[in-house]
Amino acid sequence: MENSAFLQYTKKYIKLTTEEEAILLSNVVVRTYLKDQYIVQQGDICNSSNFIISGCTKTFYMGADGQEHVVMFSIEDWWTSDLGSFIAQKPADFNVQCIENTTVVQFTYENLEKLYTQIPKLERLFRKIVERALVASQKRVIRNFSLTAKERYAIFKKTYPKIDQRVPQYMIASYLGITKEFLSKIKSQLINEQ
Amino acid sequence: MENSAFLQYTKKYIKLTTEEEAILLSNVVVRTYLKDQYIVQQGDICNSSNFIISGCTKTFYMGADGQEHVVMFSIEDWWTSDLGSFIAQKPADFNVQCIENTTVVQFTYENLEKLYTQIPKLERLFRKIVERALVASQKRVIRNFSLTAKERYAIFKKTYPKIDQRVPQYMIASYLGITKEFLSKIKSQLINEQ
DNA sequence: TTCATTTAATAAACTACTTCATTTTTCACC
DNA sequence: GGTGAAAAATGAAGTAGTTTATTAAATGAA
Repeated sequence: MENSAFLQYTKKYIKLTTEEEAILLSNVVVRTYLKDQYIVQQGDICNSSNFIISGCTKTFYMGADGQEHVVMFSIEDWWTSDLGSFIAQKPADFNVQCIENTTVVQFTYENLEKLYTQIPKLERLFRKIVERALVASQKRVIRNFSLTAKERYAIFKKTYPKIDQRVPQYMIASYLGITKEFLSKIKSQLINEQ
Repeated sequence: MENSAFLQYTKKYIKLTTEEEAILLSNVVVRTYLKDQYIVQQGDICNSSNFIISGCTKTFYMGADGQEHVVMFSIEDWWTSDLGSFIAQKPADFNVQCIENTTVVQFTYENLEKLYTQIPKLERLFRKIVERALVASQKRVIRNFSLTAKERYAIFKKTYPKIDQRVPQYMIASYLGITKEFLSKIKSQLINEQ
């Protein structure tokens, strides 16, 4: 069952009874998006929080300069959404687009709010998830300040050993905050150093 | 009472009964640190989450280069801690140091864990707080990528209209991810432009 | 297979920002 | 009010990363 990866994941944080699991699952949808489809579109109110079962998405936004800025990639066992839009129910700043066919466990805003009251333990689950995400985001801020692009690229490859082959290079450059040309230069430097 | 600012703050997110408020307050300490004292020290296990009643702190870490990197400033009505250290109870990456005499409402890890079970509503409170912090952190990542130092400085001044006069300029430069010399240059540019 | 389109590589000129060295200002403390 | 130390300003030279332009390689549809 496609849901099982998700239930497995929740067990890392909280214990649910069989009944609670049933309630939880009856309030989510398993949904598959095709490559290039959008889960969230900039300007729309983001109505879903998505746990990825399989596939890969990129979260990006259009800068004032008309440039696409990749904020994050999400793969199996990660979450994706425009959290700012989702929690405040305001227009999204970001787009979430699939770069592979992608299957998600999807929570709508209404269902999740309802679930919080039906299963208060879920507050804990999501608190912990968000805490971890915050720590990761803070680390990213720091890395961007104190490391060179070359060092950040090395960390990126360690952190996402597989994404590298799944995602075009110009998107990785955007995620790293550099131009595709400069990433290309870094790669050739790394090859020459060996 | 010093606690009142804190109770006021909680009301923005959850409603507590008088009894719950009492339990909450009996599990926190109001504590005052002097200017230059540390609330958290790099390498120690961060044992507190702190709500600031008055004063100002900086969160920073020492880079491999021996340079001090300011991660954030915290003022009245904000939180400060090393969240990564606090939630995992692992050695802290960051220092939190007071740059003014600072009074905080302090939660220890043990008390907060206990409180979560006694007053499950608090899960919701902290979930929401962390959600907002995550959104802010994500925005910061983006700004660092898509804006120049001059633009970031302008936003900084809007976001923290008062901090500017409370915090030395070299710390602001560090927060912005630039050198103090370059911030100085930006300021003189801004003056000449008018 | 071929053609068109997207992606990646390379290189030269340019810019935002750093580094280092010096001078000036601010401010705490006697 | 004067002194010394820390903070801010200024300027010249250097570097990480960008921009623009061109070519090469990979991908995918017909």
